[in-house]
Amino acid sequence: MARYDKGHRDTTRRHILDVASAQFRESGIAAVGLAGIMSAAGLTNGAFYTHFESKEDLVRAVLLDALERREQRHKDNLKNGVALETTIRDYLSPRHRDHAATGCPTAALASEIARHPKSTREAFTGKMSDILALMAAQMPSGSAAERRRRALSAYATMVGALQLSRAVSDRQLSEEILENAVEASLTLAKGL
Amino acid sequence: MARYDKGHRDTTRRHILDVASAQFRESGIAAVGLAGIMSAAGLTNGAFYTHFESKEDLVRAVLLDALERREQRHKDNLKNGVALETTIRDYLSPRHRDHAATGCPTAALASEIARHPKSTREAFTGKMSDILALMAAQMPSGSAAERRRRALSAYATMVGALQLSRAVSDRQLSEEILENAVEASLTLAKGL
DNA sequence: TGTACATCAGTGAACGCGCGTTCACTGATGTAC
DNA sequence: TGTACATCAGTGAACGCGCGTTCACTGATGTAC
Repeated sequence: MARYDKGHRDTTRRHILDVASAQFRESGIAAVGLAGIMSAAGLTNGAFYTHFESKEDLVRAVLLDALERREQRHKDNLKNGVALETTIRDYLSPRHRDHAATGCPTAALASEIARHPKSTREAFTGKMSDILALMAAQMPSGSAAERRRRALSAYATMVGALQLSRAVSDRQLSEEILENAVEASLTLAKGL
Repeated sequence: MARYDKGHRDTTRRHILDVASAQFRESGIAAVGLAGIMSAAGLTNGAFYTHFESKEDLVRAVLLDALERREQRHKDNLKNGVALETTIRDYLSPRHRDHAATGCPTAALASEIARHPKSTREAFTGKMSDILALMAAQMPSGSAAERRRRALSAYATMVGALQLSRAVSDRQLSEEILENAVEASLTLAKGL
């Protein structure tokens, strides 16, 4: 037995990544400090730099990881024949609105990502494109180009609506935004 | 003549508000410091608190002001008979994408607003509702309820698409998002 | 008319605090000879 | 087999810096008597 089990390092890195991923989506990247992440992960300050080069390196890793997980979910949905409508209704649900920490990183962080270095934006762009391609495959009809257009439209609507539903202080308006966006997204996806 | 002209105080407050408004939309609220705002406004640190109670007070004032200005623009558009399509095309233009500092505060700050205190979210919600009502009035057809639904849908799509176009590192994809969202927003506004 | 005080808008230094990052060190294990 | 050294995954204190906020003070003007 080593002082640390084989694979301990990878487990620790994963753990830091998970904690950071949740905190970033919950509170925003700029508002979350490394000390808070590390102590929530049960480690001390200094250990951070044996796993990541910098905060920006962590941000990139978090985005790649969180988007990959969502991509995997889309793949599962596709394989299991989950209806597009279910995907959309889940995305635009009060549950998703109220649990940003485990939700879509695009909706939680898009405006912040826009202000990060190119390397971070590139990491985001690549994974987001993959998700877009999977959404296009889930579209009910149309040529490849049409499916892509519909996926893009529906995605923009879903991301925008989820954010508005979170920003608004009026519960009723928040729900109206979500419900209305379900219909709008379905309309765009079906391509009337 | 007083040491400061009559109305000097109001002018100074306006100036701080304008500087903060631009900086918040450009860099995000959390990433902008009061010292930077005040020095950009040509004043020293301490003067801030003769105009605002706290940073949060400034955030509220900025949101109210920036949204009021956009509301005024919508009113002018309505009075001057500017076509809905023009409003949408301006919103989803590369120009708007590349000038966040003078652009829509909702697209720039929505996800951050969601994490601010209730009083701030209430300020946002009230003004956003007014803008929504004006957008509804600009819809080309339908009952009052239909117009409202269309305005909500189009607004969510526009906000989401503008953010995505800013976050993405690929120029071509960014333009594709904007152009596609113009069609989607028009479709939703016309209510097919 | 002269003088004492109040007011206004702002200065600029300082407060405590948390930030991202660095670094000397630890202590258990693995490896070389 | 024994010992010297290397490695690994961390610890925890410290670095300089900027944050939001406070406060004693300034200096020009207005006001009271």
